[in-house]
Amino acid sequence: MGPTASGKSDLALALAQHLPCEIISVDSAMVYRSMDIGTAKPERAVLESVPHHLIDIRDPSEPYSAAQFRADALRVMAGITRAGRIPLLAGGTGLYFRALERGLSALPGADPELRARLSAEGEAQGWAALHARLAEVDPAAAARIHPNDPQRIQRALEVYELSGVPMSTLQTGGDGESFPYTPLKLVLSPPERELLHVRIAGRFRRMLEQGLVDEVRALYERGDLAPALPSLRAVGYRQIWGFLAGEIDCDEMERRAIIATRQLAKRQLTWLRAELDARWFDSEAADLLATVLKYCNAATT
RNA sequence: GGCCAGGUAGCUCAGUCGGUAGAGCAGGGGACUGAAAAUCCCCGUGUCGGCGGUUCGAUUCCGUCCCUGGCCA
Repeated sequence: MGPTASGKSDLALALAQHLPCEIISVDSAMVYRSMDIGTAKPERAVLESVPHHLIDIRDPSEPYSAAQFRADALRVMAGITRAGRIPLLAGGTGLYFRALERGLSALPGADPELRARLSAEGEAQGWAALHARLAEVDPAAAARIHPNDPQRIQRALEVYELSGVPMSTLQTGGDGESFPYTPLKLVLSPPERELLHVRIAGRFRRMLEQGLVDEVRALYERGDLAPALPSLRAVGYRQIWGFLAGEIDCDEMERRAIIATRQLAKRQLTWLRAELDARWFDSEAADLLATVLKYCNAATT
């Protein structure tokens, strides 16, 4: 686990070359095909040299979800384990890690038509009105969800309308399904935030040099994709979409993309600090791989 | 050199009819159950350009100097 631009993918690859591991991506953006440069997806040769899973499993037009991730990850982990190998989960999506380990309540899935209707209502009436409606059918959920949080208000109303039961009574803390593994949690991060910021800016500029704008342009020109899709809300893609749409100039796009990446990294670190049983490693350490290998060996014997 | 407009938080600016000032952005902390690279919540003391003057009291009024931009020469 680690914030964006901390070097997770490289470390995971190195570990997989020294241990009998297969890599499972825990990344909500790498699941999308043809989104390669901006998601810092490993090169094709790398993907073929060491088994990688849950990368390139969706078209950008198809939303993915934490629940889908959990099901996919458990299935893949079972296969790897059956083959006598070790699943190495590598990524920075905190919700996915949590959903995998703790499970999710048995809630109805997303309903695109219902969401569209609720979004329209929220826009027309104001989200405060929908929050008030939620307070009538599910006071507990309304108390937990801030009136300014449209996404969660929408989700809570969606669950209620689909199931007829308040979301808060369905959220029992997990799905009861066990997580039949003992995870060894490693966090990779630079020691100083400032250093992470420098790496983020440098990496985004490199992505631009590698043709990220053209990658997004290809998506833009498909004609069937909308900027509200989860795939296109990803950091970098969203700002470049705005640039291609003529809303901002190139400098502003670059500025905003780097800012958005820093903010993403900050949120990721908040998730990571909550992982109390994780061991942190300095991403800048010269003997990083040896240190991590030593820790893994000691922890598993 | 002259005239004009500015110099207030890291940035862009508002404001104080004289009682030492506040927004947005950035940044920091937090939340997080089928969108999560998402969506939200909380956090604002800074010689109010420098130095003088008037005043009980000046960031605010006056003088002067410095800096930036524009126009004129």
